[in-house]
Amino acid sequence: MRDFAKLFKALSDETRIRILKVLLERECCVCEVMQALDISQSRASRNLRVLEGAGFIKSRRDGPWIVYSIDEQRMNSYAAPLIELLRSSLVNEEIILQDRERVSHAVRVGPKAIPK
Amino acid sequence: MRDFAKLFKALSDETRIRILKVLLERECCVCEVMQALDISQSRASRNLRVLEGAGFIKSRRDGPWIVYSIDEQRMNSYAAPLIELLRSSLVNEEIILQDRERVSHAVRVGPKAIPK
DNA sequence: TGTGGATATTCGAATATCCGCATATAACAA
DNA sequence: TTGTTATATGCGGATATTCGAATATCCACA
Repeated sequence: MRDFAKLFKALSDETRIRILKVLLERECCVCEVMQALDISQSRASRNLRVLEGAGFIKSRRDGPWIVYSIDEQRMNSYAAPLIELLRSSLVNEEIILQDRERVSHAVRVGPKAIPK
Repeated sequence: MRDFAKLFKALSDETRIRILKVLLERECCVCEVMQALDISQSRASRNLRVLEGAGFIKSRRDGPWIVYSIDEQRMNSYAAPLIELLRSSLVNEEIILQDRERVSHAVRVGPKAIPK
């Protein structure tokens, strides 16, 4: 029950919805999420962790980066349909289109190199 | 986007999940929800309103009572799959079973008549 | 028209969430 | 080691959520 509500709590925040929509496009490190959504490093990192804690995404280290991606495997029978719903949702939402455009140009280079 | 997140926010609370599960059993007035979940009147009323605001349920007056029920009709393409997910979820959860047992004995009699 | 019952709302307190800023940690490079 | 880069996290403030208690509102019915 607690974990069940946790799924919805994770999705109740617009920033996290946007992050998931971006990760449905392709896996990203934190700095790419920053660029895609145009948000701060701590904000990106923390919201990624919430999504990971809820079971939607996983992380792996790749050199100096930590890459986050949708966790198709470990996702349980409750989380999976929610991701599928999200996949087909908000397809014409302006901000989602912007995020998608930006992530397509995002490069794997850290916060220091991103112009503030 | 805002309304989309609102759906998940409405489901991010355990009380509201329980209420929806009860309403999936049968329509209820506020006092029946109180009995089913064993919660206070203001708590029942407030959470019912949140669910109504999100678009999951509707209300109608029936004599002195206001009856809430799942709003199959007005539910949009985002809300409907969520209700379906909920319908098949938490079927063995202890508290949900208790709520279901209690709602089966709940009577349409107001807060004044419910022993505190 | 009044009255009692059912529900809604206001208030205040406790708690939770969200974020930026600054700093800590972890891996890599030289 | 030492420094650099990428990410995580502690802290504090602003805001939001949730609830019980008390009160207001609404309406059926006499």
